Amino acid sequence: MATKAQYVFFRESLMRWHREQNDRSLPWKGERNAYRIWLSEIILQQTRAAQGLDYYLKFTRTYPDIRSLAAAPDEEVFRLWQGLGYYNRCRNMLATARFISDTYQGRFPDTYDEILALKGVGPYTAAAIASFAFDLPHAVVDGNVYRVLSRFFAIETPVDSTEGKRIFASLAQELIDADSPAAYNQAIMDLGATVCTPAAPLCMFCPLAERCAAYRQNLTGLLPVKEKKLSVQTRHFNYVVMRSGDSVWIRQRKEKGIWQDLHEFLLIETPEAATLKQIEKEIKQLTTARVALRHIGSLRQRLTHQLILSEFYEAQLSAQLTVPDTEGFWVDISELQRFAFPKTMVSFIAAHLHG
DNA sequence: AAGCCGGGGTC
DNA sequence: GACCCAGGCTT
Repeated sequence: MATKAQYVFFRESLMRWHREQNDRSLPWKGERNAYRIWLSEIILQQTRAAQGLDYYLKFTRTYPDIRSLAAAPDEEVFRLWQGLGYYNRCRNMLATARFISDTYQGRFPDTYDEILALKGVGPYTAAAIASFAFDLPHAVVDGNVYRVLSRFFAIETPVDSTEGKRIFASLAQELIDADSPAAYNQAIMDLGATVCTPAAPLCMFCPLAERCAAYRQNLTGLLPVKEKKLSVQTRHFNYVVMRSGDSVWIRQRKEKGIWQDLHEFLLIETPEAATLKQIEKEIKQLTTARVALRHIGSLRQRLTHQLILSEFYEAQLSAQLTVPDTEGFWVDISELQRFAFPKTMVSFIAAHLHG
């Protein structure tokens, strides 16, 4: 059972360790500007610091304040976000930038409840902004915190259960150093990221090891507990790259689901792997024009929850035919760079479409 | 409460 | 190949 003394040990040892680390190697650490903190937190949701770093630099350079982001065209912002994934974040980020520009006259809200109400901002991000920008005593609970707390206190409640979320949020809030919320939040996440790592944690260098329940009972490999296991769905995409001279036909994915708002070529999804003949048959349903397909490549893309097997076909057309029931359009190949595509599509375009 | 949403690093 | 990442939204 956790005692008050353990809470004090945890808090004070963690803060002492953090003071001695003196780690300020990432540009958003120590940042006080709410806009830049918000931007970094959105970019870093479910994203490693190393992966988000270049995007953070691009966005802060291109949009130095929230009004400049709010004023930017959707397509330009999505193009800047291209390759980072979870594109809902980008859409919500834009909506929030415009909301703050319009409703708060560009001034970032400075209360926890107002921050939490913003689109794309949940409990974690609200606590991060509130503490880092405004010194408000709200404890962050992210993957790092689940790991550190579940191990130190040997909590076996699944972190992805409703009860687990409640327990860890409550515990984190009990532990926070209310005199230095920003430093405390930074400290616990740094510890999780550098010492209390998912696999092979560096317990020999951990300031909490001496009273860590998981370390003492050899349970670090079993904690934290997660109850949901993800299922990976296999999908078969058949892309038809319709070309006419130097132009190519693309469309924006408006339907809910993967890659919403990004662009793509004519897509025919089939329940199983399809042959060239089958795809040609599908094309015949769309147009009376004679379309000859040529297979030009394959792509295997492994995502967290889907395995996407793509086949690419090229169709050379004599005229820019219109595809019924779609909102696609023809664009010069040299202009493709203005539009955001899924990451693997960008590689494919670079390899196969040179005008 | 459960499902969905990208891309990449690590072991 | 499995797991995870400075989570949040939708249904």
